[in-house]
Amino acid sequence: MSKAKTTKKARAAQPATPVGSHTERRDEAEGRLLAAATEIIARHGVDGLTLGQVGTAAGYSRGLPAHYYGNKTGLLEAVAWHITDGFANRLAQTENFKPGLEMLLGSVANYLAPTTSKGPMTLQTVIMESLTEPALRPAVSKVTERSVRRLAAMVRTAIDNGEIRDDIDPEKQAVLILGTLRSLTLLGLLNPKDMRMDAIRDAYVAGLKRMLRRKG
Amino acid sequence: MSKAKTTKKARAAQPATPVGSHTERRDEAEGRLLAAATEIIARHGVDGLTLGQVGTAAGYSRGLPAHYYGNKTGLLEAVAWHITDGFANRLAQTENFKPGLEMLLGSVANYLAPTTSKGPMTLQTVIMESLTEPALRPAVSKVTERSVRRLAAMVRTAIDNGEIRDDIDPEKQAVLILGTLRSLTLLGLLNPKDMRMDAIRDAYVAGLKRMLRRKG
Amino acid sequence: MSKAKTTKKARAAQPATPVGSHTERRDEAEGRLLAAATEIIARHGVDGLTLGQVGTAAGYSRGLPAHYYGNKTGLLEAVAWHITDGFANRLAQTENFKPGLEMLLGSVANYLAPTTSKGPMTLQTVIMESLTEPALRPAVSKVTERSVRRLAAMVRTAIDNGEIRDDIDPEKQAVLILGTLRSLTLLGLLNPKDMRMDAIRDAYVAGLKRMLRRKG
Amino acid sequence: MSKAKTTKKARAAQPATPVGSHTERRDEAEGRLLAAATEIIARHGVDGLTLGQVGTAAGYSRGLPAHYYGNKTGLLEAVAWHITDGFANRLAQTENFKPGLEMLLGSVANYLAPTTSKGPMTLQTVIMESLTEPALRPAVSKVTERSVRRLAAMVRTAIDNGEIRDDIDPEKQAVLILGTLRSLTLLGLLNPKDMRMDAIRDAYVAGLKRMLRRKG
DNA sequence: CATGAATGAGTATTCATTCAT
DNA sequence: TATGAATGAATACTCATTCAT
Repeated sequence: MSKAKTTKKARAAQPATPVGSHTERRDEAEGRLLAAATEIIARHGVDGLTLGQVGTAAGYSRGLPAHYYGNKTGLLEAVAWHITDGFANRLAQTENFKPGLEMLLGSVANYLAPTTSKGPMTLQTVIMESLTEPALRPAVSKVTERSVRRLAAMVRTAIDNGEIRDDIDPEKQAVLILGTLRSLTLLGLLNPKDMRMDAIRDAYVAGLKRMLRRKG
Repeated sequence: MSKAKTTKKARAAQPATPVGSHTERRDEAEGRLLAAATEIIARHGVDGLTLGQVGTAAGYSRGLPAHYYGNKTGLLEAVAWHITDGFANRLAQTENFKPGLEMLLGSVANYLAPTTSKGPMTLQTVIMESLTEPALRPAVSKVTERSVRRLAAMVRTAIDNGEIRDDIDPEKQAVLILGTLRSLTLLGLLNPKDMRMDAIRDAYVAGLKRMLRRKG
Repeated sequence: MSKAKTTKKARAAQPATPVGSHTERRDEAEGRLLAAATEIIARHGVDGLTLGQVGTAAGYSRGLPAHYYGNKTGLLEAVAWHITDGFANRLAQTENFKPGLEMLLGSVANYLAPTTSKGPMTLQTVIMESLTEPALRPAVSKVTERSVRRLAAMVRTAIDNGEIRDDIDPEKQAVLILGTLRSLTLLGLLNPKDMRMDAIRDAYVAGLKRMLRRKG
Repeated sequence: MSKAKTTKKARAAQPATPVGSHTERRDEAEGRLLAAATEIIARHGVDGLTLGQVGTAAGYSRGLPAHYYGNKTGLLEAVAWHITDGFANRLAQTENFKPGLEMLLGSVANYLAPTTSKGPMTLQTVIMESLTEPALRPAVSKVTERSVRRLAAMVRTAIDNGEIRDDIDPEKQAVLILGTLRSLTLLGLLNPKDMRMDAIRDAYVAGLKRMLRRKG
């Protein structure tokens, strides 16, 4: 697929005037490349991604991505790690929240808030690709684990704070929350008009709160 | 991707001894073809699917899929509709449950029960593909809508039965449930060992019950 | 290597107007393709051979060789077999000789006679390539074995005829003869002017005769 | 070919701690580079050799070979001359033999003795490559001429000694002998198990002796 | 002297697609 | 109706080569 589609013209970015030491240039180039790849994957999917396209879109030559990452899988791995690492993980934007339940609910709301970042979409796509490309598994697993761990910690704090029921398993709950967040993101991408995602988001937060609530 | 992977041997099925009228043969062939395609997509993804492979795996010639469906997108559309129509939607296996909350929770448990069917996997894959292939949208949307409608009906019945809170919006709740079900399926496919999906499933059902519970 | 050399223009043969049944067309095409490949290998070596070039030179599309033989190694194997099988093995052109010593010496002289056939050169080249490409080994081994067997039979007949010494091991002698024939062919290709190959050929035949001669 | 083969890891040698004057370091580096190239050609063929690999295997940077030799052909030329010059030609290991027939037969036996040196293999490969790469011709010709000259001298001495027939042409005979030696080496590399090369070697030496023998 | 960043040309390979049988 | 021959476009990947540090 995606082969016979449109002629990809991959509008080149600024031609990246070479400056700085070898290391600087390398870092600069990697950053641009990964950003371009993230963008393209979000728009055209993994199979709609072309190594040449990535290089061109980043303002470099067609051959550079292969030169750096060896092959397409290598690039995808790098993208996955990049999203995990450098990319401002939305669950991490929690500076303004009080640790515990507030931070948990705030993070969830944040995650579901509309955004222009291509990260979530790309992540979804790479996750799906990992089903068929075993080499991507480690990177993908790590992203998931990290997110689960982060959410679980919030749940645990909320329990410790006495804000939510204490018969909840933080890890399992974190998995459920992450799963829901991801699938809602996907639904939002699929069906932008018919479903009002904001209403659904509110319903989710409300339900979550209710479910976590202490008995009394 | 998925191109340079394994030597595709597409073990041919029984060579399809021609019997019956033209129409019968055609139907028989279409059925085989679509089943083969479903299987292959589940294993290798949409891009790992080749027309020739589908024909061979179904016990026919390399050229038959193109002959029937014109092109690859045509085949994929057919697959999507096939899944929508014939695929034993697990949410539909509700014969044994009492309408209302019991049926809702039973359906959820059913959906999450381990299965060997390739349907869920293929469905996930086709859904993702529809992000980049507009032609698949209608079929994909229909599956989602149908599932949401079915779940919403159960929620509504449960409300009418007085089994759950009445301040719940059946539609939104249905979307949330479906999303969670799908994402848990995906997690199960991704991470078969580390997470005990059965425990998570139980946690989900328990939490769902709690969230829906009437106040008093 | 051979990459940066000359722009390969692979002058296309007659564009192969499609006629005949599927089988006929296929056979015709295979024949043309293998002939073209043989020619090209002789001239540019295995690495100077391009799949596209072969297709074009044979009067077909660039993609046909890969379509038939899967990959370059597959094509080379086919070439090796083709040379062995169909290609008029020069050792076999023995119709006019009396079985035994005469046929042996005649075959040797034949083999060393100047020729326009690209077979010997191509064979040498493919043999060398097999050192690095294990997949070619079986085909290459078979060619050698067949030639050795044929020569050994002649030696044996000559012994039975009482024309040559009977303490000669036919197999080993055949290996030696074949080796010398091949290396003289190679030398002839390498050094066309300085060494008078015809004189060397005569010297070889004379020496061989002397070595085989019965004591008395 | 040989491109898609194994992941080239080119195990780097000791990182070459810089010592000595510029000239010394240059010589040291050249020696390492050529040795590495010889090794690689023997194993992967000329086309399986990459400049980067040579540099790395020699313990230097990827770019050094190009820095020294300008381009790949330049490196190959240097390798060819290196083999010609420094490579311990097995025909030259004659210290222990009496000049004449004994030395001739001894040299032949030496040449055919099993060895672990990569020299012969590389030599064969470079000879073949010279068929398509004219720049390699001079170096290749020189090896051949030198070997022929050396063998011819031995033959001549044997004639002068009255050890062998005097109607033998030393030059032509030398060409025949060298050709046989080379082709037997090649056969040995190709077919290490099935043919007992030692027996064939003995048969060759015996036959050679018989052929050279004076009439009486 | 030596490294390594970056380019870009070249080729194998895969397949959807068309068309004759 | 069904097969399979043949095309040709598209892309991953490799590396020699150039050039700045």
